[in-house]
Parts: sequence; C-alpha cells; structure tokens
Amino acid sequence: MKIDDAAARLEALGNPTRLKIYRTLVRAGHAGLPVGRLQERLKIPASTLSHHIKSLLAVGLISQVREGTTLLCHAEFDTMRGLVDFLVAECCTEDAQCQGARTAA
Amino acid sequence: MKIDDAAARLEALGNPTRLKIYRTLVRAGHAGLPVGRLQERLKIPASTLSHHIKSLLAVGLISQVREGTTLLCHAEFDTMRGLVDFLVAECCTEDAQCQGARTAA
DNA sequence: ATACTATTTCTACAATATTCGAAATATGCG
DNA sequence: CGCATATTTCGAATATTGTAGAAATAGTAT
Repeated sequence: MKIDDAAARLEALGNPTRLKIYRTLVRAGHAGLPVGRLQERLKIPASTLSHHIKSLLAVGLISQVREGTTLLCHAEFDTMRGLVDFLVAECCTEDAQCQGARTAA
Repeated sequence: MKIDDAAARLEALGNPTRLKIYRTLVRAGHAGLPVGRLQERLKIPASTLSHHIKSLLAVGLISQVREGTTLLCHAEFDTMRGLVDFLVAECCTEDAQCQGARTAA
C-alpha cells in the first residue's frame, strides 16, 4: 500500500462519526447493513451519514450493493487487513537490536 | 481503547506528512531519532515539523526524551499495538457465520 | 556573558472538513 | 402513472487543519 493511500484511509477512520459508522459495519460482518439501519442506530441526519459513507467508499474501506430500494454497506476486510499490515510493517528496520515490536503483526 | 482516542490517533496518522514522520520513527525503532535528523531526512520546515510532532505526542503515538541539546523522538509501539488491536477487535460480532476476517488480528 | 545550535511558539492565511436542511433522484408497488 | 420509501446531492454556515516565516526559548560550551 502506498503511503498516501494509507494516510487517506487513516484519515477516513480518524473522524469519530466515521469511525463509529465503520465499526458498526465491521461488527455487522459480511452480512452488511443498509444505510437506513445505520441511520437508526447512530442517529445521524441522513445527509451527514451519506456524506461520511461516501468518504469511506472513496478510500475502499467499505463497499455498497443495492438490494432493491436499500443500499447494503459492507466493511471491506481486505482493505483493513492491508492497512493494519502497513502500520506494523517495516518496524525497526533500521534498529539492529530490535527484538519484539514486530510481533504486533 | 475508547473510540474517541482511537479516532484521534487515526486522525493523527491520517495526514501524509505526519504519517511519514511516524513511519520514519517506526523504522528507527527503539533507538529513536532527533527532531533535527527528521528534518534533514524529510525536508520539512522546522516549524511545520514541530507542529506535527506535537500532534503525534498529544495522542501518545510518539514520545520525546531530551538528550543534551537535541530531542530524541521514539515511536510508542504499545500505542500502535493498541490501535491495531482496536481496529481488528469486534470483527463480525453480529455475524453468526463469520469465519475468518478475525485472523487479521 | 556571549555565541552557537536545536527546537518551539507566535502569527497569519489559505484550504479543507463537518454539519445538516431542503430539494432532487432512484426503486418498487399498485 | 402516481405514490411511498430510501438515499443522495446541493448549498451554505461554521470550524478546523496544514503550512511556514519570524521571533523566542533552551541547552551547552567558551
């Protein structure tokens, strides 16, 4: 993952409202959750919610599938995994006597 | 980790300049790196660098120790680990047939 | 004290983000 | 078609962030 992509994803997760949206979707797992259900649970005005969802979509952290009249949102677990890998990668590569921080991976 | 703390840390890492600073420190490992060395490597004006370092300090992602006339910066690996754990935690807790995304942890 | 290096604080400005109501669009149904 | 529901786009106000030059502070040595 390029550093600018990683930064964009981290920034997307760095807003409390968006992080709550994302976490709710992560908890929902592969089943996903419609936008409307997210709105009920999080009590966010529809336009605000839509705006944040768009940000998460733009960086590939979530995806959407239309299911009739509703839009199902899913967390993109591969993207999350890639981001986590990026964070723990290259740990201590310049530190000869580094022993264990890399176990975070 | 509370969600607002996680968001604050993710936001701190969500700026490309700050992420570069952080990664450089992660690579430097436990040995750390003085502010001045960071400035040389990243070619960032001192005031801008100082500003970003303060952000990373504020959320506990890095720490500083004075070493004579220079300030040594270190990545706080425990904080990073906590953040990574937060990201992969509670994956699919509402999805009965979730099978593997949690292996990201 | 003076000088020198390292780093931060001050200050200001442009750019971007967040929020949300109102209006617009999309889908499905009778 | 016409209506109901789901969701997005528009528009605009307000707040926050990123950037960096100039000035200030901190530490060390002479």
